[in-house]
Amino acid sequence: MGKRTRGERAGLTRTQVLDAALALADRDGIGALTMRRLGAELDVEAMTLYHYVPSKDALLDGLVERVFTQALPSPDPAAGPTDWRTLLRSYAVSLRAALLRHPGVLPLAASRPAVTPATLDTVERGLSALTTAGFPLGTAVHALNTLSLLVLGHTAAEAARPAAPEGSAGSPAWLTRLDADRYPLLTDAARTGAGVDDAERFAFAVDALLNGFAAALPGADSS
Amino acid sequence: MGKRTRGERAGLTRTQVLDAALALADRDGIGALTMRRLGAELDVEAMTLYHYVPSKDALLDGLVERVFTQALPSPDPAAGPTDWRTLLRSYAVSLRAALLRHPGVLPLAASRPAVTPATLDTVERGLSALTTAGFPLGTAVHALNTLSLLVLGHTAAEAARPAAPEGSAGSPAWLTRLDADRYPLLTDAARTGAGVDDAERFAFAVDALLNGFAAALPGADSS
DNA sequence: ACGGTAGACTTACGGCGTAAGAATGGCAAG
DNA sequence: CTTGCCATTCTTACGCCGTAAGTCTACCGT
Repeated sequence: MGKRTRGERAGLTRTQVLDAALALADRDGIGALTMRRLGAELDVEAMTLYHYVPSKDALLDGLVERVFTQALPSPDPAAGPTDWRTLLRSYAVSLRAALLRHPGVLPLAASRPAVTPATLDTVERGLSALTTAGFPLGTAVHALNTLSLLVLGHTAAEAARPAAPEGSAGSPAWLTRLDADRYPLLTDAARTGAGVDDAERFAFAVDALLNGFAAALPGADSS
Repeated sequence: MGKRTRGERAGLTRTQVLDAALALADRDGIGALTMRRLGAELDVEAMTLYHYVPSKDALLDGLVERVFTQALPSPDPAAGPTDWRTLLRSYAVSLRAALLRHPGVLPLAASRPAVTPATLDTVERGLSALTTAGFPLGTAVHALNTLSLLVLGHTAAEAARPAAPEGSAGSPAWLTRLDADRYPLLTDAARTGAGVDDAERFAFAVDALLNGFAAALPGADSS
């Protein structure tokens, strides 16, 4: 629809291109994100997109930047000095939510630095909370880094699982037919359905890590 | 070298194909792993590979399976019941080492279930150590999962960083020119070089997680 | 001796990212 | 109004990709 006649201008912007790319990737998968298809989505030839984006790789970089940015929207300046556990947990939760909202960009985020200026505010805030609580600065950096990577890894695994309909082994099926004598605990876990809920697993993982951070505090207290 | 004359047989095997693919990906990057190039590497036409592998995607699956398999070689049957912390730490360390040895397959591993029969032994052994130590089975499953995902995320970030020679921001440079007033802690961390060593960061992350697991033990003891 | 068959080869198709250059149309200067 | 500039868009084309489909060849059990 809306095919423009020859000579009419589209008047795109880099933002519109990125938005359309993100929508396309979310709708049809990252594999369907093609310069030609994206151009069609915007009623424009593929080559036109190169006026807003130097290459497809840069476009993908823009996508992960976009997702990270909207994952960490505002530090909520009205709030006072928050407890570091609360802060880090909410950071993890909202980052996971944003990544799951755009599962297509997740594999991209795993292979890119993804340190955009927009995320610096959040990092600084996290460092502030941690150092205020008594963590040495180096430890605080480590902690934030570790938490981010755990969130990334966990979310990637979540997003990858449902997309395996006919691969080498069906996700719900491969657990049921394994040797009960050789793998008693595994079969038991499979039978009782231990650890299948993603959100619960995520909460466990984050809490475990935060507890580990608390143990690294010079003072033994964990408040 | 070794170009076969017409009609001569190559006598390949699936294993040889996977080995060559892994070597090619390690040497020239995952982007250079092409059916044609892989065929050339084996003195064979591209289509011939399809007799050993149903599709390129299956070939990639085979690659991650291969890496995981050689990452967890033998449970060392002579060893007695190992301390769970020691066991999990050595699991994390060897998994990281194997993944770093083949950085090309890492982005693939992040988007694939990667639960191959070869890894089941390791998982079962980990569950055994954890439940013996007093962890409920569900918690043990969670813990192993979390640890694996942390290793994956951490290693992916490690492998991705040096491969950013000209992206949106140079890795060593972007830290030096940020606003010192707006981001005091960040600049301080950058100046003192806090948390730059990958191995140290990894050790911190794993130890923190293990400490967190210990805190989840029903008994308060952490041995 | 010979037919079956598994493995290897050939050809071809549609799609990809993008290099190179030609067209179009709005706009400022004369 | 005319003229020329220039950002934006379109067209064409190249080399590469994964792989469907069909053909050929050499070996092996009989």
